[in-house]
Amino acid sequence: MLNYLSAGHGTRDAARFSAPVECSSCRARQLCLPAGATDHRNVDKLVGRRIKVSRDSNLYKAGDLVGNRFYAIRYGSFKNYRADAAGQPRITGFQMSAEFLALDAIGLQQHNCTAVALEDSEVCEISCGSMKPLLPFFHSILSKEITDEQNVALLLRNTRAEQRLAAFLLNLSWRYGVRGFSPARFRLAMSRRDIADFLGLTPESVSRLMFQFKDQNLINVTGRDVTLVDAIGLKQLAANAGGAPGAALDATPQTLPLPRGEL
Amino acid sequence: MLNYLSAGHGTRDAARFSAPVECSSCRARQLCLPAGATDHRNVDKLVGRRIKVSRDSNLYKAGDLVGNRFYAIRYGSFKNYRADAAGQPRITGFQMSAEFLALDAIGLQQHNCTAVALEDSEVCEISCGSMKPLLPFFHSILSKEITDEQNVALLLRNTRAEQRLAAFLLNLSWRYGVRGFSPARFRLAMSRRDIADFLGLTPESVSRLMFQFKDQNLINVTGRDVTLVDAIGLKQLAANAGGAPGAALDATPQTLPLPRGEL
DNA sequence: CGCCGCATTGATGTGACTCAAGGTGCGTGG
DNA sequence: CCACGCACCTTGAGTCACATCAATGCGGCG
Repeated sequence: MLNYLSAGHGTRDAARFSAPVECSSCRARQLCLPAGATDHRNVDKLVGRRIKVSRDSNLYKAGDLVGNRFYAIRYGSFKNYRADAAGQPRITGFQMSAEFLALDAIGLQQHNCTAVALEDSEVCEISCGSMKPLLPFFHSILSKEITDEQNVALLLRNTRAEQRLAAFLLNLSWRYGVRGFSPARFRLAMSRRDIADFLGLTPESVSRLMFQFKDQNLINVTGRDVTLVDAIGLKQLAANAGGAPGAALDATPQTLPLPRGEL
Repeated sequence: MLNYLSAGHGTRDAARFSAPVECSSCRARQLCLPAGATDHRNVDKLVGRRIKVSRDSNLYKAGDLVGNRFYAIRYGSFKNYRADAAGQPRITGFQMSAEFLALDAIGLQQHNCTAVALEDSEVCEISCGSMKPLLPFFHSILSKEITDEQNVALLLRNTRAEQRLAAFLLNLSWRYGVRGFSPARFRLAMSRRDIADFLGLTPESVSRLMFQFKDQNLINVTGRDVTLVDAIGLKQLAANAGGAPGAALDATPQTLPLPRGEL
């Protein structure tokens, strides 16, 4: 059980609860929910219970009842998948600490996607009701989530596989950096297959591209360990809409600050 | 001015205000904001002013100040575009009556995308503050918007151009149907180019596919007038992940009720 | 040791983009 | 009223990126 790389086949449902911790003492404090909130009285009332989710386990499955709750990740990381038009599960995104799960299910009776831990993780359960004192903040994270999803969709319209992978790596780098980890060296929590599925490519293409980037001295890779050697070069690659279709339009050139938030 | 087909080059900023109308007497009432709300006192307090937006005009542009407001479309339709990684504007979606604009900008200082009317339209301005009495509903539409964007991303991962266009047509059909228009016959509000841009294809491909569908007796097309002849066939096409990559994964087969909400 | 899943690598096919040219409908101006 | 111009749309031939198929290497686990 628990292969070196893995997550995928035979997920389990395990979920253990852990002792309550106050938000104010949480490592993810600066990035997570009430990032700007100075009123700590409200902050610590937000969180219901904490839930440990071991690697390859589901936090929730498509079809599970929602119950007006969502989750903030304390540590660890998740992949999120749901059925595509053909009924096949496809990865819709990866989430890491201080990011949220199930924001897309708030108005719903039951979840329409499944969240699987990529490593041993822990999440905080938050009831929407408890967000009342922080409504503007709550709304902004919902809104931001919409933007993030739009960014994913934009990425996928960038036909070229190169750009997708480059943007993906840059996005991860950015997110690690913000969390205090090295933005230049990190370990991928997900398999090539997961990456490929998320980017709408094949694992073979991802593999080849990784080595292409390596040959171009943009990155270093061995297995899941990635080092960004030339982030600027990567950015140029991600931006070069090379063979991408569309492109023209009205043209009100705006610059996107590049990867922001979850992918 | 105002060519037969158009929207695209030389958009304007015109915006006229019109006399207040009560939500309770609005044509879009059943689909729009407080769909289920029985308490009409709250309903009519939601809307600030109404804004007429003529064809090819912007409701807002990327960079405009937000001001804690969003919009519900009373009649007409819009396209929404923003800069991709290369700084080129790309269409992120189309919106029609009883759908919302600027939900992605709620926490922000300024808009990061531009909304252009595809035909003469009118929108209702809604301040987030006024949503207090309808918070659960408000949250559900935000949440639903996230889901819709995920659906777009899913669609775009379905590599095959056939499926993208089929799904797009079905989605439009569904949305027209829900609004009391014929789901089988409708007129596209957007150009081939807009469709192509949105779907990550080229106008040529869209054109060819339209005729391919016609040859297969799935639809009828002349210009922008579309008739769905064999919706079931189209659905099968949209679902047949034929040459799409990925596909496998853990497999917890779930069926997606197909097109729901905005694309 | 042998199995299995993941990752890599190569050979081949094809879908969709590219480039280029021609058709069509509407608006404009003579 | 007709001719022209301009988008938009269509259609065709050639090319290339990525998927597909297939085989091998590698590491962990039973």
